[in-house]
Amino acid sequence: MWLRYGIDQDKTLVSIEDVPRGKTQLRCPYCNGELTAKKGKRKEHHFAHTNETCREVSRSDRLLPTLPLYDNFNIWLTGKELKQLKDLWERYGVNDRGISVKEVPSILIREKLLEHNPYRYGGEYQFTKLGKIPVGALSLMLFNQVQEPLLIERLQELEKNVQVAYLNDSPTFNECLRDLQIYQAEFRKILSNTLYYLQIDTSGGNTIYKIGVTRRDIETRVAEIKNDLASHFENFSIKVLGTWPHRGNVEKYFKHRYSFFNVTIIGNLTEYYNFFTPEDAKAVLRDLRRMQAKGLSPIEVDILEGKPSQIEQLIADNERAERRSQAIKTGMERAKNWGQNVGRPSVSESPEEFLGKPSSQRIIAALHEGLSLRQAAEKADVAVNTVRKVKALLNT
DNA sequence: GTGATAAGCACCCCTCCAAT
DNA sequence: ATTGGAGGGGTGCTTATCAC
Repeated sequence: MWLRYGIDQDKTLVSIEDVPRGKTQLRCPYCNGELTAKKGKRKEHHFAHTNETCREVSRSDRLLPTLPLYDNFNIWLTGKELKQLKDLWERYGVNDRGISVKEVPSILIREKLLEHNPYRYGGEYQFTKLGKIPVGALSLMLFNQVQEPLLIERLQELEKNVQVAYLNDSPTFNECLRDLQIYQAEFRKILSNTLYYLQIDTSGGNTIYKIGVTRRDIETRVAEIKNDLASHFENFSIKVLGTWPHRGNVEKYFKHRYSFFNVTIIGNLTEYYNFFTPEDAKAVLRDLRRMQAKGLSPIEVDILEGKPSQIEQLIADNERAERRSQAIKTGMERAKNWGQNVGRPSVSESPEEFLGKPSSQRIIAALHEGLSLRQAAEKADVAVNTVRKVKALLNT
């Protein structure tokens, strides 16, 4: 798993997409080591440590925080299990036929990719919504339904980790906090992206389609695409078939689901699709249009605005209080060194003032009755030592 | 003005000791 | 067993200053 974020001097996360390739001024969020941006043509763009990779990033038993079902649709299956699943899909799922118990690997049930349905004809097992995702069979609308709760669930899990690590003063606190912040940044990115789908008609009578995401307005993006395509087509027109704000999460799944129709025009222009029949093209567009407009939940609004989570707010408040406390302490220390009196000034009550107090008067009365110190203290509702003090002053 | 720290002080609670 | 004396530890109020 690649590291996709570094931190700048202001301690804010910076995405690999926002820096040029080569050595950077950014630091590793986990170990503070220097980072080099690796932005080549073959591998996914990522940061590498300029020197030695730190333990937190290189640890193989630990995954960097990633959005569930965002760019890995094999879920957690091994190659063999994935093959079994695809095989079952080909033989049963495609035709919506039930799968008999003999054919069902228990791991696929445990992971909720297949489920039991006693009303089915033939076999009593069928694909779940989740199970259809690895084979790209789930509609875009249902994909959203499956992914959205998982996104929130994972966010809350990471917040919980931070909270536990913070309260226990755990050595993994920094790691947990970075995990959360990276996840928030990724979450924010998909929410702030608008999914768009374009139809491109060329003068040769060909029609191709393009899926993509942008954070800018669609006109700007279309102008840019026009520019890209100008070197490959002489005459063409672009029609925006739809835009779906806050649906950046769908882009990768779309590519996964429709990879069969994917065509590469040239070089890096890879997000284009060519359908063999008009029906195919219509089905894809229908699939997209069945997605309702994305309404943001309060949690998603907070993420989109970059608002810190409750636990981060608490940590920030505590840190601010600590800084202030230190500032006050040093200020008072400095004042003391200047000869300034710090603290309560030593002024003492005169014996007359003390004896004049109502409580002292009550004590004197009790003592005159011949009561013991404890009895007098009890009667005057004061401490034994106060009675003693009064008595001592009376005797001077 | 608010909230924090420093220091003095009164007070409380408790223990120990010795005298009664 | 009761009482007075001495003193340590802890709490909380008071009064001061400091940073923001």
